[in-house]
Amino acid sequence: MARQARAQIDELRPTRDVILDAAERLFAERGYAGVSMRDITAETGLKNQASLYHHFRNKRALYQAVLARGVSQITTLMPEPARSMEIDNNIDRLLDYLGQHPHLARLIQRAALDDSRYLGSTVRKVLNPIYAQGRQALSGADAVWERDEIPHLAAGLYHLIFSYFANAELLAVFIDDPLGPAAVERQRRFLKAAVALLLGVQASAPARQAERV
Amino acid sequence: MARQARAQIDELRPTRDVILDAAERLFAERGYAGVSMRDITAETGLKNQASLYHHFRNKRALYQAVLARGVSQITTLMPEPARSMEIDNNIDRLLDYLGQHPHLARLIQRAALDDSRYLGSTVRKVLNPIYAQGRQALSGADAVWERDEIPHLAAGLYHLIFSYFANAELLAVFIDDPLGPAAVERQRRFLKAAVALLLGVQASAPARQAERV
Amino acid sequence: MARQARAQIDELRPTRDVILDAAERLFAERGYAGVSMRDITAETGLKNQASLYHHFRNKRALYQAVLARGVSQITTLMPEPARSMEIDNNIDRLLDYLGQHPHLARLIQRAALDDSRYLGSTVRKVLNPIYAQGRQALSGADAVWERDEIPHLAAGLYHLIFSYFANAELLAVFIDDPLGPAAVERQRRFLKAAVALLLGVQASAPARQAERV
Amino acid sequence: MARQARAQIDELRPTRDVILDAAERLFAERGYAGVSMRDITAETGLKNQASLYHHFRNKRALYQAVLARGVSQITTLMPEPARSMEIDNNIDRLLDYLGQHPHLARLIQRAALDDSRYLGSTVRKVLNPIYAQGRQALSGADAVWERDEIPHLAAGLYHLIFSYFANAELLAVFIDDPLGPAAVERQRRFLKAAVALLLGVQASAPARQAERV
DNA sequence: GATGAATGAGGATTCATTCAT
DNA sequence: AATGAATGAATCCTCATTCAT
Repeated sequence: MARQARAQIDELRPTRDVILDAAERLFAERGYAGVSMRDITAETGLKNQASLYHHFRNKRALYQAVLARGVSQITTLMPEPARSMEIDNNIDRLLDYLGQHPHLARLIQRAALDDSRYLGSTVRKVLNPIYAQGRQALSGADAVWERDEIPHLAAGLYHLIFSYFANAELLAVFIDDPLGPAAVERQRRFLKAAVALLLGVQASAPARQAERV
Repeated sequence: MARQARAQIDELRPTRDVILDAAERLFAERGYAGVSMRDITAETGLKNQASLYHHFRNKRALYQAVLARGVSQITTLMPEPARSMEIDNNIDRLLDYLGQHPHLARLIQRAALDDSRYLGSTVRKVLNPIYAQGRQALSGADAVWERDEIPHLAAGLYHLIFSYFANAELLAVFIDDPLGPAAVERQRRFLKAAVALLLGVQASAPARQAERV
Repeated sequence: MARQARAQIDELRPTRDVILDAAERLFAERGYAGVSMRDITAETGLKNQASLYHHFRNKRALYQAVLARGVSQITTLMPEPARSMEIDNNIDRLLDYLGQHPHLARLIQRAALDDSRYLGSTVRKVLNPIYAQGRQALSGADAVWERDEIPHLAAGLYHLIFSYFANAELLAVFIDDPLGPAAVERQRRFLKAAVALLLGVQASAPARQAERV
Repeated sequence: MARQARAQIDELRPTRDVILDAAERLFAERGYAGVSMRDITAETGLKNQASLYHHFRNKRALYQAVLARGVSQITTLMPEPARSMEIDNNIDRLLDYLGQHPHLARLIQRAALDDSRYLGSTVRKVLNPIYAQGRQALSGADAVWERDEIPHLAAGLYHLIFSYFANAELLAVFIDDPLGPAAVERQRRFLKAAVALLLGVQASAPARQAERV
């Protein structure tokens, strides 16, 4: 993942946003407990941790703000009902975005793991929209799946999409440069085909056969 | 998820294993940085943190031991090449195990996220077998997929299987009691069907149609 | 103790006085070190600590202003030489005032404790008048006491009067509602009798005997 | 007040006691909020604040331990019922002790001020014995006082005795070296006479008259 | 093999204060 | 006159680790 330039305070961006950016990167990389307010301060370019507290009541509040922003960015990418015609569009949009912001996938996957038992259900509140939207989008998939399987399908698709980016670093073991354009393109191809198969959209299969020839 | 009894030192198990058990639970729940040696000491029933150092050189070493043990438990569950006949067996074995040790899925997903940049490639070393085995198992799936898509497929299947358990708590939002027997059974049904679709195993589809009637 | 309404900035009182009021209450309750500028800001109704510095150079200066004002209120209550006739008047005036401003007694007792070693002799300077006035008032008590005992007597009377109010909360253990009218009246009776005994004013004793009948 | 030598860790005293001693001195001098764990560490001779937490759960717990110890030292000095014959003994014992440990008087007076509203009623619990014992000791004083005045008398005597030492530094303004032997002796004389007057013990008055001649 | 004690470094958070607006 | 923002230093407390017993 390309190391983004350290956010500079002297830019014209509001300090609050600079903090959010820095915190987002760090929380995504090391998780809530793995990041100290000192780390965030340094990454921000601010000179003193006290400044953070001027903008966020405490570490938890900062984390939640980061999460809320990150999640809202994601949810706006998947607003449309998944009519077969538009599914590919949704996937395209998601992949485009996650390909460029892979740390967001990490951030969210971490949040999902930390939920409830550890960080309290505030995380759940903020992650709900993502799952919920996916589930709703699949409400018409009962050609292939039984009604009570739909939620499992929704979860599955969600994981299929996000985990690739969240675990990209690790996948480098057998996928060359997983976040590079070639690999992302391959993942896009794979994903579209996989979704088509899972949703029983016949049109795709022949298309793929054609492609292969 | 059934709350396992806190590991007691006074049991007959070797202290080293008691520590590993306690640490595994905690690391799975809160991640490496979210767990302190004191936490582990308490969960273990030992009275002093110094005791831990008698069995493990330091926190990192303990973590790696936990990880290695957890991963080896998983890898022994997926040893067989995925000939169509045996895929269902592999899935069954995995689901049976993960359904009873869902924190293992969390532990491993956390380790994947923490890799490289944060915890050093030791994690990678220990997680490699899981991905690798999956990839090899799919070496025959080129009826549906191009060769360069196979690794993406392997990763996808892996995520499909593990993420359900890793994120079970969160899924409770729209899946009732995700770790209860009913939900796990549904997930099993879904997974087998999904895998069949993805691997192009026609046999399954009719079977499902039959089931539905 | 009647909970005074929180000082509001939007009143017509000069901000400086509003700050002094708020600070007085807080310093009395928690002592110099136990109160932060932020606390005072909040109690005042101001929105930013910086505002305080517009009216007082720093925390110390604010504290001293509070103290000076509080002490001057007290000293004006005890100006008259303690001729036997007027002692009761002095006590009455003091008790009336302290009964309604018990936190002043606390403020001053705290200041006395914090003196010199901790907060510098500024406190001493401001508290001197109180002791001094008392001592002078007793210059005629040499019917009962030797000359070198007079200062001890002065200190004793002073403590007798102030400590009741300063420690009122604690006295609630065996005095019912120590700041309520009934208890204050009893304290008044007790004090007058005690002072009469200590100053050797015979007149009072019979008076008390009469009262008791 | 004679500056006691800084407690040294390398003495044979248990560390816990060394900490209590250091904390007692500091809390007495500057109050709960005015003392930092760092201060206490330094005064103790320990090299690191973390060591304090090995012996006391937190600052509050340390403070309460200090208080409990200090109060118990005081209460063992005033155990006997105040029969006229023995009052002087009680006073003597108290004065002897407080004369040598004047900071104990400060510590307790501070605790009384900080009670309830600020530090929680734990302080009250620990201070209760002092007041209570005094009150009980006076149960026979109804020759001079009405029954409902006895508690006020008890409080008064208590304040009379303790405040002298608590405020000794300040009294230096008009009492020369208030903690020196001469002044303490004068205070003893004064106190005994005052108590005799307040308790209506006639024997003392003539004795004093004789003394004066 | 287990524990009590100690410690340097670092954790989050608050302190009093200043400056520009 | 009031405020938002920033900051150095300090707050309490916990971290992982070591050593002697």
